[in-house]
Amino acid sequence: MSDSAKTAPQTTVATTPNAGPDSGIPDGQTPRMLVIDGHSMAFRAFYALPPENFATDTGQHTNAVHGFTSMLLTMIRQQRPTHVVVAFDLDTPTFRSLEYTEYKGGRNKTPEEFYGQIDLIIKVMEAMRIPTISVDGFEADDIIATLSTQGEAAGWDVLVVSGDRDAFQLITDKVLVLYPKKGISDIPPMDAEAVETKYFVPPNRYSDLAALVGETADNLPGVPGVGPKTAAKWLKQYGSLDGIMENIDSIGGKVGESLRAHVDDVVRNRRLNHLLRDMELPVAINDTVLQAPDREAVEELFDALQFNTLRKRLFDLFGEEEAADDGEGHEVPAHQVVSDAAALGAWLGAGANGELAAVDVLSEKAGLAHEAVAVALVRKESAVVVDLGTADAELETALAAWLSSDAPKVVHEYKEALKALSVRGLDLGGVVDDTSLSGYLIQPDRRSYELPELSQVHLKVTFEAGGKDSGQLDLGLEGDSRFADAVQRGYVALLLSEHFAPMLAERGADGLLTGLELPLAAVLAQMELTGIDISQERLATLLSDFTAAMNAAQEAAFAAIGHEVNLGSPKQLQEVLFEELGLPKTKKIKTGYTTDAASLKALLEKTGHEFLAQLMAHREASKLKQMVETLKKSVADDGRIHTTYAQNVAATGRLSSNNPNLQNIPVRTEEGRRVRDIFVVSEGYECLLAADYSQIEMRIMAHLSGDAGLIQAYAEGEDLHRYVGSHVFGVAPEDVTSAMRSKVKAMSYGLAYGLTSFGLSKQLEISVDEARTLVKDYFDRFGGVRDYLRGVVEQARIDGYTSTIEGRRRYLPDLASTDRQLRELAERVALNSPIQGSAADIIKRAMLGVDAQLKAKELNSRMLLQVHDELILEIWPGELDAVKALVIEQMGAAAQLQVPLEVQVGVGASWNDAGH
DNA sequence: CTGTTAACGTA
DNA sequence: CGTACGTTAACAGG
Repeated sequence: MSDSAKTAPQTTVATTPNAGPDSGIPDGQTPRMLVIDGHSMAFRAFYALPPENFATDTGQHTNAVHGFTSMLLTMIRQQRPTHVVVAFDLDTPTFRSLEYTEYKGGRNKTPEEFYGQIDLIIKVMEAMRIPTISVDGFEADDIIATLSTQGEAAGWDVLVVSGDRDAFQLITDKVLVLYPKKGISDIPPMDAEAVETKYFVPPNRYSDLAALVGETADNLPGVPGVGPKTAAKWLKQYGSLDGIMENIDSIGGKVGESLRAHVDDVVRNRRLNHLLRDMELPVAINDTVLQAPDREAVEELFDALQFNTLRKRLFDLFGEEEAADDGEGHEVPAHQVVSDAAALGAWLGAGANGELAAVDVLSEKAGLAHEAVAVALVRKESAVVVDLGTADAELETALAAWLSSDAPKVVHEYKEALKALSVRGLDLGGVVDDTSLSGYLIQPDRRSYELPELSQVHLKVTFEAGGKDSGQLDLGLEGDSRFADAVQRGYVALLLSEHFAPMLAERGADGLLTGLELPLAAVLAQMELTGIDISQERLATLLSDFTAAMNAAQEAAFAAIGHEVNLGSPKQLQEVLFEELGLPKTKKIKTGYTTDAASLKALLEKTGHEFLAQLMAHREASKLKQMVETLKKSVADDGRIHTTYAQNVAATGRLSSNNPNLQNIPVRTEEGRRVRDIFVVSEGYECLLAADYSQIEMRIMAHLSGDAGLIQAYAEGEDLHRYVGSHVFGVAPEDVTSAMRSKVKAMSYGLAYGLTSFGLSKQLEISVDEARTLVKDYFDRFGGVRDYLRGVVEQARIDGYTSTIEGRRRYLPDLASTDRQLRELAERVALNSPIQGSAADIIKRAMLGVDAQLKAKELNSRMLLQVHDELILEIWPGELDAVKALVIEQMGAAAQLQVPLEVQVGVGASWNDAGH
């Protein structure tokens, strides 16, 4: 990572009158001026980089700015100009467009993502102290021509950067054109020779040639039938366009006639493509001397644009080290590998009382889990490493005591550290920050919270990841560098933690961190280590059953069409269904027509084709078989499955589960539920207990909206959907039909996801008008819900974020997007996030309560799984009643809402049996 | 070998 | 044109 060392100052000798002390022009060198066509290069950059990959949190696209800046830095590095200037067109009419209204007409509309990027480029130029010029009524090309003429007259070298071929007329011995071929990296210089090779005329005749041939980019038609070769032949014969005009009647052949017929166009073209070389410019060439950038302005602007690699490149180019975070030096402390308890004690004693230390745990794969092999303890100024492989008992005891103590610690990925230490019998206490969690709370929709990334984004400091668990072969030699990496990670975590503390406080998220997420990490670590028992026999049976069903369906499907086909390939299926069998087309997707389950079902109902029935049976069986196979592969040596929960993946605050995902085990169909039968109670335990919240999202909706009707329904313990149905349809509760109930149910849940009338009509297979009426009737009766939903989006637009009941935020910059699709998605997200996120808060709180009560009551029962609104526990013999009671109590008390939180509990020998 | 798409499982 | 996830096979590109 970068440190505080500053490089030696560069030699700075001014050779031009206006060159300031910052200019880096070596004495006696010919000045070299880079003249850039701003718009042309911005467009090149825009089309070379995908806009979706370059945007700030506020939704401003920056791909053109990024590409332009990158290209500029590359050219400064390669060409080493002493002077740089950028010319821009204005939106106002020019003398050309006034004379010929079709000038540059027919061009595509400027893409929306391009808006604002020219202004940003100009700001970047200001920060870099590079002058920009634009003149009302004139084009950048004229400015460029004037500048290059002035530069040449002063005896300078000039490099014109433009994607416009008109610039070729400027080429001389002293003036070269850098013409980008494609993208922003391939920009070969064009000299006179290159122009002659390509167009068969010298640069000073290029405009003549272009007038004859025409220029599609400028919407200037040329002489039909005349290309560069013919034009060049004539120019060679008659010397110039004027020469051609004088002899126009003696030019024979069809092209000669064509020329005479279009002579007006040619004259006009020549007048328009002639560049002005004698404009009055607001900037003299001597004012364009390249200076060191305005450091502060660059920092501020690049922060806003989130240009971190460019910032580094820029400062590297100008021979300056990047400013450290806060001006302080960032220096990873040297470390000492302690070999005895006394040395560790000395280091621990040297720390100020209550001083924060980082802990980084090095681990290696041991069986299925990771086991700690070394621990780095890092403070700002010093660090030690304890190698658990060589530590004696006394040292390990001393380390264990400190690790489990209340001494404040910061960790990156606390849960992983806990697990690795736990495997070795060590505990970790006093953790006040996990930077992977605090980073998440600050910005919950990042893709990753890896240390190098957080460092780059928040500290603007780059460091290479050492590969925490990369040391597959521990040859001893690697020890030192792995230790150094651990110390570095600890140091970065320490800096990040300091950086995050005020940000968390400002967001009111510090309580969420220390009161919820950190303690939850410890609970999750234990759940992951415990895992859930698997019945190998049932698993084997299921696998063979599903395999048989899959094969049978496949055979039958082949028989139905008379040949084989890969049923798993949507592409091949499309061919069979829509071409071979000529079935009606389904919904369009990118690659043709969908073959998803809903469409197949509709097709089957319409046509009754046997192939469809078998295909659907095959889909179901193969999906289940594949899932069972995955589960089988993830059974550990202890006969159990240990999922991993991700605490910082779902932007709403939910957990996610992977390796394997135990949050998507089937439950809706009879066959699918058989998969739940393989998850069984462990030997020595009495049963599994499944406890889930009843309609938690609707209850949260009732609470947040304060809608009197909904609250009353829940208070009276009514069937919510029946109650709502009776009011929406104006019938007595007992007269609500099941069709009415399911309509209302779909709508109630849909509202929490930002459902539109269109979507509702689709789902209920009714017309949009009917759906709209349904929504209206719903809102007429439950106005609180409508007001709440409306208010959520409005408030989020004002604040820039939504909040859950525990104050967990989600930032939604796209609410301000001009892209309707993006904006409306953000609106739906704004509707859903407080509800889904609050439900996540509640069950997390409940998990802490259940865990605490199990410990307080010294029970042996344990929590195994969480599935968003459901907890699975394993019950120790004799503890069922006690655990059932405490689970209901803790889950019910996890939040104080305006409606009761109802919990349903089931027990059984398998997960399926415990379900209800 | 990598990334993307379609499909589908859960809440 | 209803949110949040993870996993898989097939496929396309390098």
